[in-house]
Amino acid sequence: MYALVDCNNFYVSCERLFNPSIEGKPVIVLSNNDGCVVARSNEAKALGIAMAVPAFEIKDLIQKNNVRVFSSNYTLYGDLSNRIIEIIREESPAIEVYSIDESFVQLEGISLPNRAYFGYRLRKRIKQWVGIPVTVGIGTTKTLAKVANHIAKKQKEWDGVLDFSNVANWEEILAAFELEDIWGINVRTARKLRGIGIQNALDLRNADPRRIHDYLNVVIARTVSELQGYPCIPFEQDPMPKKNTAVTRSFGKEVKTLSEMKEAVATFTSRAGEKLRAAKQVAKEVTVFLHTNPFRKEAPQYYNGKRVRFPVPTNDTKELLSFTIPAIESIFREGYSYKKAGVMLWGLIPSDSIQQNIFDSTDRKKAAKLMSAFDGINSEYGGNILRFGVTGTQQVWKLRQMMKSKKYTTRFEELLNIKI
DNA sequence: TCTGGGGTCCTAGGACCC
DNA sequence: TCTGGGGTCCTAGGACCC
Repeated sequence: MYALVDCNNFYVSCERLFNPSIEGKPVIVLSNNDGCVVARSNEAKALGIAMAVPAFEIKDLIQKNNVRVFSSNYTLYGDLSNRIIEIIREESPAIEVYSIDESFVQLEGISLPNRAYFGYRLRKRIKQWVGIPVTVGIGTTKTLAKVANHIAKKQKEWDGVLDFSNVANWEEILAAFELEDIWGINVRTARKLRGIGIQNALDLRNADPRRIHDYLNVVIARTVSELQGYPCIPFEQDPMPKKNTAVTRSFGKEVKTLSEMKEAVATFTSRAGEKLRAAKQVAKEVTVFLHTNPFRKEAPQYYNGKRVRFPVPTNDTKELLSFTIPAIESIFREGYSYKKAGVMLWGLIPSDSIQQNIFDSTDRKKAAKLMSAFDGINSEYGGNILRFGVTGTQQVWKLRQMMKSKKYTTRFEELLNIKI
């Protein structure tokens, strides 16, 4: 048995926590660069604001309905997420953290009447201790727990907890469940399924997995089995180490010069190195890419990337930069307005299992000590007090974040002020 | 004027091996 | 006139997730 604990409109709920005046009002949170809608309050959903629409397309709607708009504040959301995970971990036999706002719980040893109680208790505790509302869906597979969660979110009568293994009219419920709302099924796949006569979740549950495998693929075939109650998707208590990692950004202001582009790529490289070192990993290869704005059809377009293999896997920022800077120089072309660039690292392995290269003459022990001091100082003094010179001082290309709330929980200077 | 960021898994096809 | 069989590994691209 699995439970899926999912925060309700997570980013919006985080914003409301320190700003109760927006309770009951339409609220949206935008993606990086204030581009698209990534979270909506129920009131905003009711206005017809869709997920992932560009903010500029709904400007009138926002103004007319006085929708409160926020830039994303990942420092705040990440911190609140950690607090919630801590509570779930304390209360549960086993937890798999699935995303910033979702965790699966394995309900080993919790019998039927106690499963819903487990859900209500967890929900109450998270609301009381952190202040974020969550919904709990329970089922015999992760996919069914997802289904249950989805229903409990939409139908208020469940009071935020639904044990799908304990409902009599499950066939009726699945028949009313849209294909697109099933975990792992997108509009494209849903269209294909309708093409072979499968209209809803009940039809899919009743399909033959082998036939689905032949018509579509093994991923959807597994979904069918999961809907039938046969677990196919493993529960992963210990997160698998990452295989790739990336740092990419759209620019707040389009970049036209090589010197600005180098600043940006150096900044992304530096951040990528920090991520590797924090995970105690090294990378075998790097890709650097840049491109113009594909939405500006009339402007000249250019997309390019360069992939380089390191002589020895590394997580040393100085060494990473010695590859990413020449790479960006080699693909940069004058005469274009660049919208986005990034650094992607491939072939991540544990930093203590590096295959040495007999032609390598670098003093890696010394370099590692330097990076460790670098990270230590930055973590103690906050932000990026120590930086590499190539990352620049102006950074005019930086993200647009016009409506960002404060780091209420992680910076003393940004604590909430209360007037009495 | 304005359109995010960071991942995973699967499959097909090419290159190469004995 | 005639040229095998059975593998693995790698990569790019597609599809999907939050």
